[in-house]
Amino acid sequence: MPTPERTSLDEIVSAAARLLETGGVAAVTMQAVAQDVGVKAPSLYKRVRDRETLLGLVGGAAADDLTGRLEAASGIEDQLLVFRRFAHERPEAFRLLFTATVDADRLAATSAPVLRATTAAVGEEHALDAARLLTAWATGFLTMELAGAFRLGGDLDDAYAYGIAHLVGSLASGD
Amino acid sequence: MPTPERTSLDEIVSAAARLLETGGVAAVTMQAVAQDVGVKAPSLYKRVRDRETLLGLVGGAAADDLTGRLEAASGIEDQLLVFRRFAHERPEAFRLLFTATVDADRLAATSAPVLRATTAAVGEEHALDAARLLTAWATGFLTMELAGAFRLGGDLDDAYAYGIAHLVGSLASGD
DNA sequence: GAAGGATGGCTACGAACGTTAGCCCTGATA
DNA sequence: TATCAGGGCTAACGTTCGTAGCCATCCTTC
Repeated sequence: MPTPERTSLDEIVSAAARLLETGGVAAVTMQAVAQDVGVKAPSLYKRVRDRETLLGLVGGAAADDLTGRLEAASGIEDQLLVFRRFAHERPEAFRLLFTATVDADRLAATSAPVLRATTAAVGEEHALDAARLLTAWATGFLTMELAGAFRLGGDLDDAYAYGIAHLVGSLASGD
Repeated sequence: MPTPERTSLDEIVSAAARLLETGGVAAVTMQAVAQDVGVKAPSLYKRVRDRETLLGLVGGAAADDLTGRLEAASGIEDQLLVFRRFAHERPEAFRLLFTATVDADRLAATSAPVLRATTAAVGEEHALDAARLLTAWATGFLTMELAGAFRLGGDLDDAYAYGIAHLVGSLASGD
């Protein structure tokens, strides 16, 4: 290649992810990303179509991160706890999963470990229903928790544990 | 008062809500809102601090809308169906509820009818837990549905009904 | 009926951002 | 050694949010 490359797509996505968590989605401007990787803003367009695409790539990387964590977890309860830890550690990336246009395959890969766990728990026939029940609940809980929408008191750790116990219990005993 | 008022705060919020649903949050620009109410953009700042505040007001109005619908519903299942209908009819407003900084009181009012229903169903002691379980699940389901995150097949109406049946059933029989 | 002040609307402007156009320079290749 | 592909840069445009400051109006007060 010609001119020595001063950065890479990976570096750009990493910088964007860093900016995302430190200052929210509004902080990931093309200029800020460019500066972080030691380049001027227009040069980013040699690697990324536009900002929206970049945010989608950041979301994709976050999905990969989450997938890895879920695969390392053992059992449904552990996966649900891991999911919440991910949302707490990377709240902006969590939001991005349901906001940005992230690659369908990478997002689908995230559900694989969950489906494995629910298959083991309730059998193949109801695995998808169970997985959707669990992920929908956890996603909603975390969305609301991160948005500060739980204002009626009570410990949120307990509330999450209550939900896990209730849902997993109902799966075990359920149709 | 002095110069005749050419618009009002209500009109501004309504215009913003209209723009929101037709073009997403990106479409509600100060200029577009101003044009819709027959005024120049800077005049909006006589009534609204800034765009973020305006979005918060739109979210507040959406919360009021949702509260009214929930209060008109009878029973938990009906409330959950009403919630989903709201999300389908006003998807962008639904997202705004957990995105914008909407007035705490107006958001809290939304949970009142839900708490009433869960209190009737499981008693006062577990009403809050039950309400959180239901709203978290529904919120997550709709967040994912609107984001197109359910890609593994199956009818979503059925999936939602399955979740309702499962959750309400587990509440009825549950601790 | 006339003076005055509070206030909503307007024009003009500044700062920040995303994005495109077009040039230049580098370095692998023929 | 000549070529040329390609990454980086400067310059620029259009859009957006938000502010400054002026003008016009109309209610109040004398």
